[in-house]
Amino acid sequence: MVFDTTDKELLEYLQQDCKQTNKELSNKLGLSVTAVYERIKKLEKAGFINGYVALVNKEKVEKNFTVFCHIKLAQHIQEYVVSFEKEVNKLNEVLECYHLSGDYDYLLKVLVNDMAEFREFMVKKLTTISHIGSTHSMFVINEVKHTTAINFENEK
Amino acid sequence: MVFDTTDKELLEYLQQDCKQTNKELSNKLGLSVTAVYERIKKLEKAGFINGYVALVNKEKVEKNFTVFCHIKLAQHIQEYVVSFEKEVNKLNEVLECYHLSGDYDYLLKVLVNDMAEFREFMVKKLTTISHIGSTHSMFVINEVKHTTAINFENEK
DNA sequence: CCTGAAACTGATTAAAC
DNA sequence: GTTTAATCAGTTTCAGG
Repeated sequence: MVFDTTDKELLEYLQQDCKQTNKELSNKLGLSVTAVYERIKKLEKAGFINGYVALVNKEKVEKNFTVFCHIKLAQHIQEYVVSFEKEVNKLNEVLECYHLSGDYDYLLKVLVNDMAEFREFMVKKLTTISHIGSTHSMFVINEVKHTTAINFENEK
Repeated sequence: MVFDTTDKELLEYLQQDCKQTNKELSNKLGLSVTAVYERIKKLEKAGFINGYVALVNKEKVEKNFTVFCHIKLAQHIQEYVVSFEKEVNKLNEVLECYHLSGDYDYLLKVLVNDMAEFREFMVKKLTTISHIGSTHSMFVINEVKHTTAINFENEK
C-alpha cells in the first residue's frame, strides 16, 4: 500500500482532532472531500489507526496523581515474565507498562486520585502480584508535556 | 455542576471509542439519545474532555522505538527549570515530559524510528539544551500495556 | 486524483409529556 | 429525565472525467 506525505499530514490532523469534518480536512490538505474520505478509509483498513478516543481532563475527574513505578522481578524466567505481564494488564490504575532495558525490568505509569489511593494500590494490588523483587516509585510533581500525537516532521 | 456515575460511565465509553453514535451510547447507558447528547455537551463545555483524537499504530508508521530518558539538571534554579521545560516542549520526538520526585528531575518519553534516529536526537537536540546535568536512557523492549483511558472502576 | 449529485445516517433543536 | 418530529450537516456511494 502507498503511504505518502499526504497520508502523514492527514494522520497528523486526525491525531490533533478526529472530529473535524472531511470538508475541513479537504481544505487543509488541498484535496476533495471524496479524496479525504477514501484516504481515511484506506488508512483505517490498513491498520494505521488503532482507534478514535476522547481524552479526559485528569484534573476535572480528580485523577491527578501520577506515579511512575520501576519494578524488578525476582528472577527473569519466562514463567515470571508472562505471569507478571498478565497481572499488570488487569490493574486498571496502570495506564502504561513497558519492559525496559537497564537496572529495572519494568516501568509502570500509575494514575490514581491521591497519595492515599496510591498507598491502597501499592499494598493491595501491585505488591500482591507474584514474583516482584523490588519496586521504586517516582511521583509526578508536574506534567510538563503530554501528547498522544506521533510527529512526522522529520520525514517531510 | 453535577458529575454522576452515569457521566463517568459515559466518559469511559467515549475513551474507548469516540466515534460511536449517540444511539449506541444510549443503549449502553439506558438513556435516550437526547439525554446522551446533552450529557456529552455538558461534559465538553465543563472542560471534562480535552479533545477527540485518532490513535496511530506506531509499528505501521515505522515509529516503534520508544526510549525513556531520565534527566538531571545542572542546578535546580528557577531560571534553569523554566528554560529547560520550554525547550523540551519544542522537541517533537518528546511525547511526554514529567517533573519528578527522586534521584532524577525529569522523565521523558521519546519516540523515534530506530536507534540511529535516537542517536541523532540525543546528539543534535536533547543534549544541546542548556542546563542539563546528566541523562540516563532506558530502551523499551516491549510495550506490555498502553491505554489513554482513565478508569473509574473504583468509584462505582 | 478530481467534480457533482444522490441517498443515507446521525446530529441537533424544539415541542410536548 | 422521556418521546417524536423536523431540519440540518456530514458521510458514503456512485457516475463520469
